Amino acid sequence: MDPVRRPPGRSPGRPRKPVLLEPAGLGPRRGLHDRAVERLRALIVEGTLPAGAALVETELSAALGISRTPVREALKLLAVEGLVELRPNRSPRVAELRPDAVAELFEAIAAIERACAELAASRIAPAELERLRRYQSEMEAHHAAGDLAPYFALNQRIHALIVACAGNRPLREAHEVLHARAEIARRRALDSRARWDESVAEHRAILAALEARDAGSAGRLLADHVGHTGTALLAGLAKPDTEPGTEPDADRHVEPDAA
Amino acid sequence: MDPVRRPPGRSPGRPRKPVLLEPAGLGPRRGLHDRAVERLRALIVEGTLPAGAALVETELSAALGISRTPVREALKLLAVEGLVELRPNRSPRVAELRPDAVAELFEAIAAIERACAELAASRIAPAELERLRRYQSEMEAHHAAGDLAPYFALNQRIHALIVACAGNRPLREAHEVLHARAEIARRRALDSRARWDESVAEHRAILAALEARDAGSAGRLLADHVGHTGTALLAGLAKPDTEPGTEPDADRHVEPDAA
DNA sequence: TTCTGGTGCTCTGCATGCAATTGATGCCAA
DNA sequence: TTGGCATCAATTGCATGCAGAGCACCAGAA
Repeated sequence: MDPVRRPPGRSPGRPRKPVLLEPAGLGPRRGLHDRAVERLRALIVEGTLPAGAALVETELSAALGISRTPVREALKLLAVEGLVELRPNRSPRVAELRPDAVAELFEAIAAIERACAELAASRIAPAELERLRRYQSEMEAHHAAGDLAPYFALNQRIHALIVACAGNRPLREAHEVLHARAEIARRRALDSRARWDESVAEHRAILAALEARDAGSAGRLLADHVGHTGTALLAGLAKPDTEPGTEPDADRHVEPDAA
Repeated sequence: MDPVRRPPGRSPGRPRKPVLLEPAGLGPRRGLHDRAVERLRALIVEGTLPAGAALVETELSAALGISRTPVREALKLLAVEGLVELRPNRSPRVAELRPDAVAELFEAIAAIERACAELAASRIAPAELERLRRYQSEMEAHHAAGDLAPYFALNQRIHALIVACAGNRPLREAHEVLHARAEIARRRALDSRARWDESVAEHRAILAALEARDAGSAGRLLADHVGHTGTALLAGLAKPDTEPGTEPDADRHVEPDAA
């Protein structure tokens, strides 16, 4: 019948009974909706909730052991992050990540990180530079040892630290919002080790530019690095479920001229 | 009984009785929470809900004529936009816009618009360029006539159009999120006409760069333009409403957001 | 007077009930 | 068989009830 509308993960992927509880109250006593956001985000990023899966409020609330209200709030917040698509009076779905969306995503991340690197070049403190150096050497160690997971963890840490060192909150928040989707793309890529050597070298160059406080170079190098990562990921993207019949360039919202 | 919980600012600022209804269902039948977001955003931007004002759910729901549930959702969404500060188990407040936050804000907007201009330089369609030209000439006409309001409307339209022409959804959304706060800053500035001539000239140069499809120049010019606007605004910022009773210098909140 | 512990009230956060909308299914007619 | 229509079940969206957290005020002691 209609392959498009069927949630790709219906039978195996939906959280039917497998109780997906959340860790109890740790840290600064946040509300249930906050923890629900975190949990759902993790489930989406790690693929337990596959792209296109229907997110039925009652099912999620049952699975998380909470009521519908915090689930609703969490879904709205995840929609802002672009992880969930809301449709009026219909079950929200886990957002699809089409190749062109991935391209835009990394384009945007590159733009933001470039700006952050430029700002960081003049604002970064010696202690933070030292921390970057430490991360870099640790990362290279993991690279040499072939340990993929810790390598990626440090990679992310480095990028996040550079963004933080820009000292610009709106940019940092924008970056964080895009992060989850980028992580999804990375996990879907076939060969995560692709471009590994190159990437480490680029990181070294970026660090050097920051040490030299060369804003232009730091920004350019970081933007190129992110861009390369994006295209590499794009090339290695495992097709989740190619859905025909969707227009590829629908997100150029140029408003219909009212003047 | 209100004196205690009153917003740090004013007595007459709170939406007590003045019925703040929303226009009925027009267009694509959106939910109440969605309309509540719009209405509250407008109220905050226009200053009816002043910075620091307590946003009590029951009061807002009564004023808007809806129940607490959609109001709660709306407040969470506005918190994402940075217009509202949420505090656990306490009334949310309209976020303050401190000078350093305004500086960061325009820094971020400049970064995003620069990237968008660079992308737009190669992607903008002739029809869109034509539309930009028309906006520019209309804007100049309003400038010549001294009509401030339509001038600003067209100004925003131009910026939005350039961002749209970049064809990058994440960047466009990030830009939209920052827009409301920038608008608040603009409204609080003392002399909105400051830098008027200069601004128009800069717009002309940006348009020329886009017509020449010169990405570097377009990006640089637009970023500088936004930066100049930011510093001009910053210089002309009216102090929100410093009242004698509250701490006048307690805003040294340089948050330690090192990761 | 000033500090400390108690007390009450308000407001948030979560749960749940109810109506409206939507997509689907089955029946009837052409 | 196929197209159209009415009915039905599922699910969202909104309203409301209820318990707990937090703050102010107040009383009492040092």
